[in-house]
Amino acid sequence: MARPPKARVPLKQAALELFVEQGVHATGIRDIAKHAGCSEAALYRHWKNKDDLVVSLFTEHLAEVRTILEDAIASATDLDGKVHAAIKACYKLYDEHPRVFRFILLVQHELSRTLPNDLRMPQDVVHDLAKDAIKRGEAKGDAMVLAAAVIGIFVETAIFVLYGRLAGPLSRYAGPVAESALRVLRR
Amino acid sequence: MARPPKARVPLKQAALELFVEQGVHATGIRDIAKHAGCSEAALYRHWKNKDDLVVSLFTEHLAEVRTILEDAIASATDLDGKVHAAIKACYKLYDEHPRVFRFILLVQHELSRTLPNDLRMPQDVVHDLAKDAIKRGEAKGDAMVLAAAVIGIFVETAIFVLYGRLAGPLSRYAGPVAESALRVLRR
Amino acid sequence: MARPPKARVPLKQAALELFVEQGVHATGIRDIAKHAGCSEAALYRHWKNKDDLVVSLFTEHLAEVRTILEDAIASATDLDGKVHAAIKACYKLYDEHPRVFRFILLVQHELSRTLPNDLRMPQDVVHDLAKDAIKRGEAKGDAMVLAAAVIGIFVETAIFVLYGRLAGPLSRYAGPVAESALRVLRR
Amino acid sequence: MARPPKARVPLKQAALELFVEQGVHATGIRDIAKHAGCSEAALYRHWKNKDDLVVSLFTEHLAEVRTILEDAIASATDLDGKVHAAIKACYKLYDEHPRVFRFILLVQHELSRTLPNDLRMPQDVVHDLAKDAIKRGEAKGDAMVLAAAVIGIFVETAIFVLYGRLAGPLSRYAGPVAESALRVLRR
DNA sequence: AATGAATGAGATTTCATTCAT
DNA sequence: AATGAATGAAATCTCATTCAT
Repeated sequence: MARPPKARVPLKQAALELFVEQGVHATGIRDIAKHAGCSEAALYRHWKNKDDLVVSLFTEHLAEVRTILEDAIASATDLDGKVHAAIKACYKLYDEHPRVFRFILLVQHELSRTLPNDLRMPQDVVHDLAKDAIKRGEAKGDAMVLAAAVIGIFVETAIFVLYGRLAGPLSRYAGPVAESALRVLRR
Repeated sequence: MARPPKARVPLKQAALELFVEQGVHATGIRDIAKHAGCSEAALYRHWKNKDDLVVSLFTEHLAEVRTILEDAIASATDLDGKVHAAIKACYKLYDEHPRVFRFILLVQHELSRTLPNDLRMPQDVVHDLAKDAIKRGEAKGDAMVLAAAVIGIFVETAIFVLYGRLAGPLSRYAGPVAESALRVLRR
Repeated sequence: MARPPKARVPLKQAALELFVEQGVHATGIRDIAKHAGCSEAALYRHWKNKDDLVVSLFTEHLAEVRTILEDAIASATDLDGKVHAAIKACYKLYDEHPRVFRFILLVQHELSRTLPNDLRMPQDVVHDLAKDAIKRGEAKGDAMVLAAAVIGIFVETAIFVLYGRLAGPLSRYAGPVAESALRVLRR
Repeated sequence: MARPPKARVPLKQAALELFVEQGVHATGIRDIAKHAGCSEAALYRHWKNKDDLVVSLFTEHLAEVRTILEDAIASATDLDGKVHAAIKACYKLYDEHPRVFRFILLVQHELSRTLPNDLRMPQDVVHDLAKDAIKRGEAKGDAMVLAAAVIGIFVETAIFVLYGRLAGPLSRYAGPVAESALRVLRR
């Protein structure tokens, strides 16, 4: 078997770290390579170019979040359980890997133009959750409007912790945030 | 007397437009100047450098939003009226000047490191609103947590419109969004 | 009679000051004008351009030094008296206007290419002094070689004070420097 | 292994040459790169920026001069021999590499603000020589004042040759200059 | 295979000078 | 008359990427 690529993981970690600390554009290939302890050219062995690295980091972490979300939702049977589980699971991820969340926040708007349209996003998962709840009579209203509200409550609370407006860890707000979300969903 | 400044306003308009269309980093001084119909060097008479322009655009527009918010809140006496007025006023601004909102969205996280700490933000206004409502018995809970939720509902709905998940204009969601916010605030 | 030009003297002072503090190239027209309290365009009313200002500052101050030197030399009759008087007068000027000396030092080599050949320099005055002393039997050797040595002793001592290797004021070294110069001149 | 650096030496040579011919500020990165036969960007792999190149050229060549001086002084036992040897060695360097000397002359005053304080300069070497001579009874006076005089005689003679006031090569003045220096040192 | 030197293209910024008011 | 806004040209520097070793 071929030897495993040695520089891939360090490069990803270094990139995430520096992107979050300095911004994507302010971080050069040189920085990343130095931080990862390898050469600049090594990056091109694993990704086509810098943009490719950024996009792939984004989609990978987004998929991770989406999966966690989907698993949490599948783990409960009623809306109440699903919402609590979903928010708890995501906030746990955030507390364990705060950089991931910050990175997604930082690049989402900039990448929104470039991303493939068929990419399933966390927003889609929440939208489906709302649709399902409405169909089952657990929620009322326009599914997309409700999804926006729920995601907004969820995300902005995380942002408040990120910027120190709320004291961390974020997990401590999982309960109240879920309750707020449910109050919006139910009628 | 010296000739009156002629390039300042066109430069600001061109910058806002291009930043929103292409992203801040993808927009060069050259683009801005060409769009504004003046030389690249003209920019440096009015702002120290590109960053300075970005920050000054951001803070100016943020102050505008904040003022609109404050005025709307002052225009009503009870929580219900304040929330409806505030959201309606901001969504109106959004529909009339969508670029302003998009620009703020685009750069907020990247600028968060650079901004002066004493800058009063819309978040502070909403926080005060929540504190006040709690004191007057119109709302219950932690003011900052509530503020996060309200802002989240408000912002994410706008983002959903921005990206076409929800059909515009945004103003049509002012009522439902206000209702959701109030449901979170009240207990 | 026309009103006297108002900005000329402040501009010269500001230029000298800034050239000495930051270097000629690091000092821009903007700096000079701001320091002088007038507009950038005002400079062009008095000098053709920046280079013209630099050269004219240099030649004016050089002529000043040359005149002081000539007067001092003319004030005494024998070599001993001339040398003592010349060094004393120049070092006094230095202590009173240290910037002038530093400015000459700073730009002399850079201007050496541009200056008119027929410009009478302090070096020429000292050369004439040496020639004269030799003719009168007060000194022996090659006049130009002696002039170089005398000027070197004089200038380097000033530089040592300028950079703090020797404690100022420079005038205190006038006697010893003159004695050293005379020891070289006489045989 | 990576390709070996190919542009470093040509860049240094080109820079020295052009700095001396046109002045440091009149010489652009573009000139240097073109002269060195490489790209402008190559310079930035070896030096942080243009200033860094200038400073590093200066300190390297200054160290070279200082070493030659120290070796020459160490090669003789009495003051007379040391002074003759030192001046002869330096003037030989000058005749063989006139650019080095001219470069040091050109930038010394402009760099004086930037240089590290602990940098041992030729002036320090001569100062030590004077101190030692005084201690051994071969010279009398203040060591620093004497050092200034000796250096002045030495440098100004070189400048006179540089500007054509004295006919070259400089080496021909080594004897007389040493004699003048010794006349100042001894009492 | 892996390095890091070299590069071309372009970015931002600075500057002395001109010019409309 | 005097200003300072505007400019064109050039300067320095950065960057992602390629390539010789």
